[in-house]
Amino acid sequence: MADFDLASSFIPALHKPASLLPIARHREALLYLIETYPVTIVVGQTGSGKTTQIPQYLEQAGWCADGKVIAVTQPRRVAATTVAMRVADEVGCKVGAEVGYSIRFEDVTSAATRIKFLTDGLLLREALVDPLLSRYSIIMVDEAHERSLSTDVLLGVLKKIRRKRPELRIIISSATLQAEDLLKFFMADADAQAKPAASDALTLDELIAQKGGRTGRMYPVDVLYLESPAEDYVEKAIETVFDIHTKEPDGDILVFLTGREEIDSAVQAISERAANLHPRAQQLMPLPLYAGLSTDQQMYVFEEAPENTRKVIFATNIAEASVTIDGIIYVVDTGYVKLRAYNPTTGIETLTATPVSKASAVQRAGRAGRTKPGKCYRLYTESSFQSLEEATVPEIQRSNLAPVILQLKALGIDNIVRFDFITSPPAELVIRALELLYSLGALDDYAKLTKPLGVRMAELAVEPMMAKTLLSAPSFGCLSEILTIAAMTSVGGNIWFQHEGEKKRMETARRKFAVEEGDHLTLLNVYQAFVTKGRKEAKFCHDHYVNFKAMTRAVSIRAQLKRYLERFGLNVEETLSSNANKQPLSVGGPDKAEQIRRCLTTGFFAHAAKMQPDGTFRNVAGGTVLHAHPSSLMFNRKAEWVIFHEVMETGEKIFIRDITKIQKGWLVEYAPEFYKIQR
DNA sequence: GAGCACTGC
Repeated sequence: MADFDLASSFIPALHKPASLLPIARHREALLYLIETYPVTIVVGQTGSGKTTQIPQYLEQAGWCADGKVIAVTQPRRVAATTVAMRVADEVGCKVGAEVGYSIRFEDVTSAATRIKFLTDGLLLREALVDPLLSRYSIIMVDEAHERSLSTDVLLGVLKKIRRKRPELRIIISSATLQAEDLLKFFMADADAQAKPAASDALTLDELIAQKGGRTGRMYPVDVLYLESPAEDYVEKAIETVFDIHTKEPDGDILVFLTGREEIDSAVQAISERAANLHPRAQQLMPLPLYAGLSTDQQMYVFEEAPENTRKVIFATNIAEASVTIDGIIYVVDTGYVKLRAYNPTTGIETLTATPVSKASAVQRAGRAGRTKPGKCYRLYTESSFQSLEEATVPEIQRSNLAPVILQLKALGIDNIVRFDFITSPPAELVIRALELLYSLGALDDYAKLTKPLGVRMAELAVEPMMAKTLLSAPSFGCLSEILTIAAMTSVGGNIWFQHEGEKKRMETARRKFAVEEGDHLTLLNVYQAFVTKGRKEAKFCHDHYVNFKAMTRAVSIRAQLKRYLERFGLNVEETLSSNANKQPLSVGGPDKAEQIRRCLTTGFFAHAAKMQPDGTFRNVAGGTVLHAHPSSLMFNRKAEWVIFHEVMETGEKIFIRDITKIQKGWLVEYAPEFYKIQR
């Protein structure tokens, strides 16, 4: 993955003799705690060495006897791979030998592996096969304070496993602000009632405080507030950047904004206004940083600025935890972040700019103190800061829970309401998810996983609606095509490349793949052209304005999904070769196209809409106005009934993406109960 | 004729 290159830029920050790391002084105490207590909570900042050192101490202390393995989970792929490389380097082995990592599509471990870094999502998958995670003597959950969906599910599952495996040791690592919740969660264990609750888990920070130690490796950061609120935080941020530039000593600036639009306009404003700086004065170099940029574009932020130039990086939340840039002395925090939330009543996701939490603001400020003492300019008042939420609402309380519940059911956890979540999801989210899973046929009348449909849906690494579509495909004779469509819709990120100022040509290129029936068949067309005419090469992508990274990922996902299906005993008859010599417009003839559209309806019937004379759509209930996203072929085409992959509300409008024409009658044909209930 | 923060299997 390209993200990988990005990560290599911040490895040097971790390179510090292991003996100098703050954690080294606590080695014996740590080993004692872990030996004595089933759960240990470690509080420490990035750079304390907890992630790299603790697994090595444990391995040396004999926790890998009898071939057992130490697992260390990370919320992100990049972290799992880079930390594994760092530790392998320290141990003096090759990655994949005693120290390895495992992430989706990449298993770099062997029979010799004793310390294994992996994403928390992947460890949950392992639990499907080995419910007690019995090959691990120790499981360390890193960055638990981030409270990602899979971290939360994993913590609940681990608490359950603990009761059946008293010898298992669990280590949770977290930032200070959230450590207490984690402590309470593991202390309030019914199983521990015989022991004094307080001894069931201990935090390291108390211990370190007693010894006068400091877990983090941070320099002090001066925090400054506005005296009165800013009207336009983007404009205020730009002004603040110029203030810093003209009044403060050398050092790069990091500005937190919410999205691409704001960032692009801020970068442009800085370029324009910087022209007024004295030609011999220090110059300003504005740089954007957000996930939608290509790897090459992202790499600029790590390069040293030219002489007599100060870098100012305008970034989304990607710079809060995922990407670390050295040399930042000044942070400008606008106090907002775009957060996703799921409305269980409408089933629509929203993406809106929201005030950050205190924990986020603290984390952002900390980005200024990695190299030397820094300053953080909060573009809000101190009293606004005081009224912020302590922590960001965990994902589990604001997500579509259908995938989570399907996964829990597959892990044998039937009573979702009584499952011990570290933070319980709202009942409405759980009910909505159960209803969807029931309507898809994954759950029966008793909310039990159906066999084989529900069980198989849980195993497929795609969301439930697409999983259902995939498993319906054999009966429509279009499994090969649906496999491709499932892979293409789950790549995440744009299939089409965004060239600066070449929109027209991109549109023309895109139209060459367009299929009358809609976006899904168009995606199928692009994929087929890529693997046949394009021979999976970058040149084809460049010529056709297609994103090579996304296409490569689609190839991997497709292969993985195909392996799952074959494991179920479903035969995937590849139809690709028969199309190889045809023009891209062919997707196997009109009959095949109809079978594909029917098949999609079996999974996406809940995502149906009807076009209005004005070109907008209404949902089936009729109350919600939906707009075709401009990236869809249906943006300016006529249709009657359609199904869509995704719906999201941004700003004033609700957009639907990946849209395909269907016939109204198919809805009732494939989801009779669902449409009975609706009326 | 307008635009999706971030992450994961």
